[in-house]
Amino acid sequence: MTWEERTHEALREAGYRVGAARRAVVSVLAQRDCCLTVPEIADEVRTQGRSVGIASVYRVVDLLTEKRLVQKIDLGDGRAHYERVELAAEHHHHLVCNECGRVEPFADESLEAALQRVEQEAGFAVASHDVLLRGACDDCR
Amino acid sequence: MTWEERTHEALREAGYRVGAARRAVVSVLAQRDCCLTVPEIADEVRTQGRSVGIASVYRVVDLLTEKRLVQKIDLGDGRAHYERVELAAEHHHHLVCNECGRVEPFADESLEAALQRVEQEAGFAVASHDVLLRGACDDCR
DNA sequence: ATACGTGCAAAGTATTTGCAAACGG
DNA sequence: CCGTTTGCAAATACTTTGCACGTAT
Repeated sequence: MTWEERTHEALREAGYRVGAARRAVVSVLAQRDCCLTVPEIADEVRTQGRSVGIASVYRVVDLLTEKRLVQKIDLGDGRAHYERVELAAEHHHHLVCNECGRVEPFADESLEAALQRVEQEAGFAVASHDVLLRGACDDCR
Repeated sequence: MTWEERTHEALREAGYRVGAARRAVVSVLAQRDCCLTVPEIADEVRTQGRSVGIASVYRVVDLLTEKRLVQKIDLGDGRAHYERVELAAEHHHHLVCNECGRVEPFADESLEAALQRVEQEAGFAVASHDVLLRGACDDCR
């Protein structure tokens, strides 16, 4: 089952209808797995010949984030980015190039282990974590 | 030497003048070491009886960030936060409460070690990193 | 004196909200 | 049908920019 199918199903099961905006946004997120901003998603929908109100895109990504079908990612540029969550996918973080803005995902077991340790010792009940590495990518270095 | 003194000196040495806006913003950042947003800094300046244009505050924090006298911090709420950088201070990260927004700093050696390892293996020339833990604080849990 | 610094106002961008019309099941 | 979803427009918030005036050195 694809992420798109799983998403439609999850929404229906939760009692949500799958209207034009939800279908269009889910379709775009299914095709592009990199970090997409809301304006980017709306543009992409329109590029595909469909139309959508920007407010609806905000509402859809909020809903999908709440249902843990997509993940909200903050790259420190003042815009929220979203990417779909694959069931089997490994947990990952991001490298951002300060020069060209290029974004690359990475995953590291020992980092996750260290984070888990910190989270247990923290006074907070930690629910999630984000790690962002910034620097210069191959091309810009 | 206090951070405020060091900052004035660093600016002068770099050929910058210390005018009203820079003095006021530096003074506020010197007093409050938590994460301050630009609007918060401007309000605080005004609370102290001085006045400052919001645009100047943006320009000052940008300059201070560039000179590494303050650190820009992204807490994922769509606003940039700034805090002063103490020479002797340990490198730290933040815990954010999803309920009340409370922010607490934390530091962990083994986490830093794990990060350092990842940064060396990364394809990027990593210059800095950010870690954000989210969850529920004592009060909200 | 004069180049740099500052404040104001306007513009730009991301995001949220109210509401009436459209529509999915 | 009928409550949910959607699009539009307006509102909000943060940030940036242009420009004329003020000021630190």
